[in-house]
Amino acid sequence: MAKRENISMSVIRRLPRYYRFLNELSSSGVTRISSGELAKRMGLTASQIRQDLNCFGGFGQQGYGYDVPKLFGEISTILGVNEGYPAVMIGAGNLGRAVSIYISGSGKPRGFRLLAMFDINPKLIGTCYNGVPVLDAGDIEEFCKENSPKAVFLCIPSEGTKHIIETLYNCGVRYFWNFSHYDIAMNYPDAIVENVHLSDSLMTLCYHITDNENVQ
Amino acid sequence: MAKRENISMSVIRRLPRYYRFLNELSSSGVTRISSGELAKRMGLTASQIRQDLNCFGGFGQQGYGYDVPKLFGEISTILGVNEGYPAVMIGAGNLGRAVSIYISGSGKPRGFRLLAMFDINPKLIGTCYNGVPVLDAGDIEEFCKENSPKAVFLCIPSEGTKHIIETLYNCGVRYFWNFSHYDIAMNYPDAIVENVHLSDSLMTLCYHITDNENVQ
DNA sequence: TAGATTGTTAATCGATTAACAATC
DNA sequence: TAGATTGTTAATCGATTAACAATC
Repeated sequence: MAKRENISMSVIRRLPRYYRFLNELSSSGVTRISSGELAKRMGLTASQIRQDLNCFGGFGQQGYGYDVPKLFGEISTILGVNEGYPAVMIGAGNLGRAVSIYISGSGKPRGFRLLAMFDINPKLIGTCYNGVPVLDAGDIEEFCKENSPKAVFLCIPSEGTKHIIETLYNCGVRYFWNFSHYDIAMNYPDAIVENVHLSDSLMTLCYHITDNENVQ
Repeated sequence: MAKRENISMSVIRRLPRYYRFLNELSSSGVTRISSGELAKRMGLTASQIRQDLNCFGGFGQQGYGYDVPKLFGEISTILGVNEGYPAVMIGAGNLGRAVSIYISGSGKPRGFRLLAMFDINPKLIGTCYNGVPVLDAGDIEEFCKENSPKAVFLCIPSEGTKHIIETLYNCGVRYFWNFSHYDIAMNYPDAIVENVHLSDSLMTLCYHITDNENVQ
């Protein structure tokens, strides 16, 4: 792990995609690939791939290309996909349960180990999903102080978010995966927030339809 | 609706966010705002806001600013948020049900009208979520030929996706909201695809943790 | 060695920001 | 009118692509 200085978000956001493609290549027995061939498969330019990878180190070999399993390992390490960072989920509704499958239930490592889910619904409290217990939302603070989760996944409506984030932040949590519209980053500048705005994504699709309908 | 030519994706992706902020401002009775004030609230520059809006027309007034309800209306129209495009959901599991709430159950218009959900699970077939019936996945083709959905929301694991997309494409569907990793755009160049890669998003968060842990 | 392909520097392209004349 | 703020052009910044020397 060589250089690494001011890696741009554009590069960082491509890493999981490299990870996926290299995982597949590696699994299907490909041992070696050139930037040109990988570019063709991923729909990128060879230049971009070499630039991206060189942010983290010289993983290739001139005249040969890249060793697929080795490169896959490097990117796994860069991402920290096998670290199993302790995390908790806030909200055990449909979204929370769906998302929990992405972490615990898919069989693939995603970097996190889900310790518990929290909800206010008495019908859910005490149940289990993918081996993860659903606990009472009132016990979040106590739980966090005991278990020090590194990250929190917020799968609740925006309304309830403000207060819960305050609690979590005060317990030392600094990493948030946020499905709500509450703007964490604006209120907690030192928090690192990855937002998933499903409605924004859907409205982008809507724009394209509207745009095309009016053109022709 | 004036100009509009080659609007960049960067601008398009900011539209839903403008929509959200203007909706809130409008709801809370703000009738007028300057690009500077809006910029401050949204964490953008005034320049960018004026540039963005001017892609679609001159919605402001020199010396005054922007009329909030009017601008909100303009952006609603640009996005087509009230069009209610007919759509179907493939997959009625946790993810499909969670996402269906974003469309039908939230009370806010998202541009689409969900006609039906499809699943292969006999326990789900025949049930209803938010007033949307869950139908047998085997009937997708027939349903599409009769109801001509404009868009399809794919909330199923990657494995099953390939065949279903082929069917949908042959029924004339060209707009896809895709939660799977199957690369629709690569295989159907004239399809318009909005991808949501939840695992990529999560792994980006993971990267930040790994990065910070190693720095200090 | 000759061929291939990287790592890296330079050129291009696009997006953001700054500046300012137009004008309400 | 004077002040404010837009619409738009020009300058800057960053990201992508192209080129090529280094080297396996």
